[in-house]
Amino acid sequence: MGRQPCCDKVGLKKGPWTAEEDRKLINFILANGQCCWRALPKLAGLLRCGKSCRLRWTNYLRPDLKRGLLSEYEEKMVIDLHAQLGNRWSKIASHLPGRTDNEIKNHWNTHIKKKLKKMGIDPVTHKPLSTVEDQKKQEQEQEKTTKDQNLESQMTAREPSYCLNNSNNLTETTTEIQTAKQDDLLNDQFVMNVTIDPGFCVEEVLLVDPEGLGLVCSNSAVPSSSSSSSSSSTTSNSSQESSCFLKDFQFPDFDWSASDYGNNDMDNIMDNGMMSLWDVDAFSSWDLLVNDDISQSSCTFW
DNA sequence: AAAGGATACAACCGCGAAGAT
DNA sequence: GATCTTCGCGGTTGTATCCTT
Repeated sequence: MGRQPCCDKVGLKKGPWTAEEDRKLINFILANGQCCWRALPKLAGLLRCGKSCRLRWTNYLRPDLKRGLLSEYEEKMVIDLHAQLGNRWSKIASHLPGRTDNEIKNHWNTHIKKKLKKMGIDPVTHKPLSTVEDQKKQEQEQEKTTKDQNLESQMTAREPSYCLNNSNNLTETTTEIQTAKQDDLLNDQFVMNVTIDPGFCVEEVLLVDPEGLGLVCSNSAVPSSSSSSSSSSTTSNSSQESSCFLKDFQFPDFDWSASDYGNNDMDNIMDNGMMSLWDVDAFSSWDLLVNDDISQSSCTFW
């Protein structure tokens, strides 16, 4: 029978997203919340598959995302969590507000792995490299002898020699089950043990004060305070949450230096008659998108 | 200045889990 | 319980940018 493709691939666009596509996606989700991803592209007027839309939203457009490099503190947390959880990036990400699994995975592969190796630590086992190498050799040798023994026994006797194999497998399976069972406990324990540093990536990510930029938005869609917002898990986004997230979301700390859509030159923005999401600041851009009417937006520059 | 290699990260792909029918 | 649909995860790839020669 086979699995149905996630979408009708004919005529669908792939590759980098354009500002226009982003705008459509944001507008749609702001207006309707995160409904069925499969249907979303058609409804939003996008030539993308639902999966692509979901990924774009969760990894890049979501308003509660942090941009910029991971702070030292975050990096340490990632390493600690990886030591306990392994490559369960989404679980790791759930402990780091504003960070996505993809971002953490990328950071791990490009930065942390190398760092650990330089420090003589095996990034997989988190043990000293020399020990790990010895262990691997031992394991390989043991595996070889086990295979040889199996082959031998299969050749010589009808009675299969399950003993060695089975006991090995059993041990492994038990460990896996235990690990899985411990997962949830572990999550709780970790939350108990690690307190979120309020001084998150202050150096890398600019905390933008809209007033400091000389920008005033008179729209009331922007929440007056972030007091009610929770900064717990960022990976689970129910449609309920999203449909009302404007009420209580924390505005993101955007990385101003890294604009995706050309420069941030104000003249340019005004000339285009359109502001891309990251162009001015979170408040004004989201304000525009919420209103869905650029010409009527009430942003004033001092 | 140009070419080639290295790096970083956004996006894609395939699979499994969970929920719906 | 079987089948189908949708979503989310983790691994991998593609490409833009940076760095070195």
